[in-house]
Amino acid sequence: MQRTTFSDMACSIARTLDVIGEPWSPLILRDVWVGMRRFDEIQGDLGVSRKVLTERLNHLVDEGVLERRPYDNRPRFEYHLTVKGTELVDLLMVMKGWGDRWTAGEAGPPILYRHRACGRIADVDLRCDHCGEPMHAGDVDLLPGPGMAVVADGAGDAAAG
Amino acid sequence: MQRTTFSDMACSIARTLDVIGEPWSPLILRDVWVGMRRFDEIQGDLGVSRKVLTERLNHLVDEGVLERRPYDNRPRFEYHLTVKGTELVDLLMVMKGWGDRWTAGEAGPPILYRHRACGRIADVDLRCDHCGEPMHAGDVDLLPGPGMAVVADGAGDAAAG
DNA sequence: CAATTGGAGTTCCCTTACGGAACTCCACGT
DNA sequence: ACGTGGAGTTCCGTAAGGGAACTCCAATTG
Repeated sequence: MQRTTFSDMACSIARTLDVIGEPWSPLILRDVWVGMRRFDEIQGDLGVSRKVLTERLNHLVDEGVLERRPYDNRPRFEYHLTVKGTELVDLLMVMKGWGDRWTAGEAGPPILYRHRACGRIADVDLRCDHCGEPMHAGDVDLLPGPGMAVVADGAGDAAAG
Repeated sequence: MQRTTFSDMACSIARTLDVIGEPWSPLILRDVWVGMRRFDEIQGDLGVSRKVLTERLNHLVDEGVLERRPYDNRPRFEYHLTVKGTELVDLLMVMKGWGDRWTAGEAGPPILYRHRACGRIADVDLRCDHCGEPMHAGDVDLLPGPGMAVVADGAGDAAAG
């Protein structure tokens, strides 16, 4: 679809979207996270076309989010999360929380998280990594950071992340 | 591109993606969040085609993420975040954090958050909403929830969020 | 040893979605 | 009466997605 690339924007949100923003990518990440590691397994689970799955997996491997690992001494491969990819799962957990609150309806959440540290059914909450207090949309001011100027060339792309 | 809808999957991640998963939608949300409220303003900032911007704004309004508000006693409209939309910004904040860590490079973050409660430059951290301890990809077990069975019809779509 | 199986993609065709530029509509302002 | 500016619409060409069939290749199976 002749998609515009976001990678030249001075915005970490846009750059993150360049990594996992394409259709199906977050769901592929989810599948790998929960233990589906093989092409046909993921394809069957999601129903995504094989062509697109190939493209997405390659992209995620190129970006260092997934690692392609041979198994079985045959041309067989499994996909595993890298550290970079594992940190992306934070995003999925927040999506899960929002989706539970706003789209699950009467039926309730399809999936529950049990926090191993405390043993309870729980969801993630966003907190300030300095003071530990809640930190959401209305709790922050945005300031230009060091990476702001570098890409700023007047071309119509603002940054807020 | 004949995109498959995710809304019938028993997965809150998939459902969330049906709301803001389309190309440009997260960046539109970001723009509205930081105070860009008008069509031409957002269009100019992102460089998205007017057609797509129209579609996305309508979709976000339909989903209750944005509110379309007339101003100036003329056919002029502004877009504002609803509560539902404001909570989606959590997602953007997590994206910003990941993008800063993994894509910003030498230059550093283009944007910084100052947490109003403590006055410090900070980022969000994911914590358990019960015990307050860190809660990331490896810290949880997944259990089926009440909303799991409802949509389960054997069609190849698993759920993990 | 030939045939089959099964994972992991490729290839091909068709449809849909995106980009970009031009065009429309309409309530002012001058 | 004419021009302006915001907010879309329309149109066309290109590229991305869906789906099914096809390929490749190392084991098994017969």
